[in-house]
Amino acid sequence: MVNTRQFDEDAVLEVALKTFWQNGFAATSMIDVAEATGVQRGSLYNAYGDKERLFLLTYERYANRFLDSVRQTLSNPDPAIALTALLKGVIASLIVGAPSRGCLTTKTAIELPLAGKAIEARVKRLLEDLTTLIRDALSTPAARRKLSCDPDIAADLVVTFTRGLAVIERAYRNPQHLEKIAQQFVNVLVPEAKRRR
Amino acid sequence: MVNTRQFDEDAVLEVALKTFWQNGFAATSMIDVAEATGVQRGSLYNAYGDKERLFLLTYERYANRFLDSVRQTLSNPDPAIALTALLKGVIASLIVGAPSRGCLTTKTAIELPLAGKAIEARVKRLLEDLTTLIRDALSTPAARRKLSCDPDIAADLVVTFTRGLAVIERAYRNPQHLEKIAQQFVNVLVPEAKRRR
DNA sequence: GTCAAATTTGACATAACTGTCAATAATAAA
DNA sequence: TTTATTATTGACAGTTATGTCAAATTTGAC
Repeated sequence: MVNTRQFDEDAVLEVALKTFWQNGFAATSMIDVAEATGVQRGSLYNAYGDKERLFLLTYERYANRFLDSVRQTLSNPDPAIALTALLKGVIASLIVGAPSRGCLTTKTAIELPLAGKAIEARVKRLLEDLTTLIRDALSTPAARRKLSCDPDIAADLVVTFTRGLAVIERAYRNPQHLEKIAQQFVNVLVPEAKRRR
Repeated sequence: MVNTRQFDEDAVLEVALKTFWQNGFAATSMIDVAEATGVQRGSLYNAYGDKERLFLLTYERYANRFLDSVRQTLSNPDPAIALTALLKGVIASLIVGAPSRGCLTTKTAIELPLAGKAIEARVKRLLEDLTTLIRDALSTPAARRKLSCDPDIAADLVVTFTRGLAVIERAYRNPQHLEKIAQQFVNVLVPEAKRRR
């Protein structure tokens, strides 16, 4: 390489992620990203081709980070504890920033199919990975005994519920409300009667 | 009134609703609405002022229709039957049109707060009305006996879950998957053990 | 039929956005 | 230090959008 990039690529992708996360893919312009990062629009096009490719690059960071966080929260063998930690983590992710940014995956999913095939495939993959993580975590014999349904089913329900939380967050902007319904959801999935088995 | 509107206002609002429903508030232009309805853009501005007011007018139709449908599905005193019917109705609403349009409320909620205060308030009201309808339907003694949680809690969970369904619909576009997880959700809320009480 | 008031129409002003490109600047490697 | 290659910069073309407005048209009421 003869001349090197004059901006800190890591820092720029980080700021670009926050920008997309805040306003969503469609509502974020390259001008927004350029202003937020301090990098000229032309440089962004030179480095990343177009808005979609830049988005996919920033989403990659977001997705990996999110799944890592989920993996950690699911480490406890008790499904009630694991699911509570998972949902707390998801809610924490929904309400970061001031004003809070909500869920980038959900924002992007809702923009489908307008956002295009590549983005659609990427979002789908994240949801599938999330489902797999949860299903695996709930598939131990100890977890099965405490759940009110099969782990496969529970995983689908939890994923769907997290998407619901993301929507409710946008409408009400009330972290306590989110925490409350999340806890109640765990109580239904892991009923009191089965907790001590 | 000296000169009357030359277009069928009811038909225009109906088509405008479908247009907003398909692409969401932000991604729908007045040009889109004008082309879909066959009414000139200038006439739309003359009649409705601006895009936001036109949207709110069409959303009103959508919301009333949606809540009427929910009311009907919840009429059965058995909570498992009522909730199954409710979720089937919601899913039916998500997948109407070709290609399916998803959920206008969820699309709009996800666009908040960019869509503005008036739209935010309207969406919130629909969610509150929906919650109230479900809570009331589940608050009978017969229903309470069969539910795995309090009616208030169940209502919040169901509303959140329907929002999740709307997101999952966008990502997977698989009505059967939606039906499956919806039924499983009902099974968790109304456990087999309590069905025959 | 006339008229007053509303609607329709098409043009206009303004703004924002995406992507491209030629000219300029920068730099790793020889 | 030179050079080949890449990055940066700012202008440009093309597109799309919102909202406004004056002129033309329409029509219910008298």
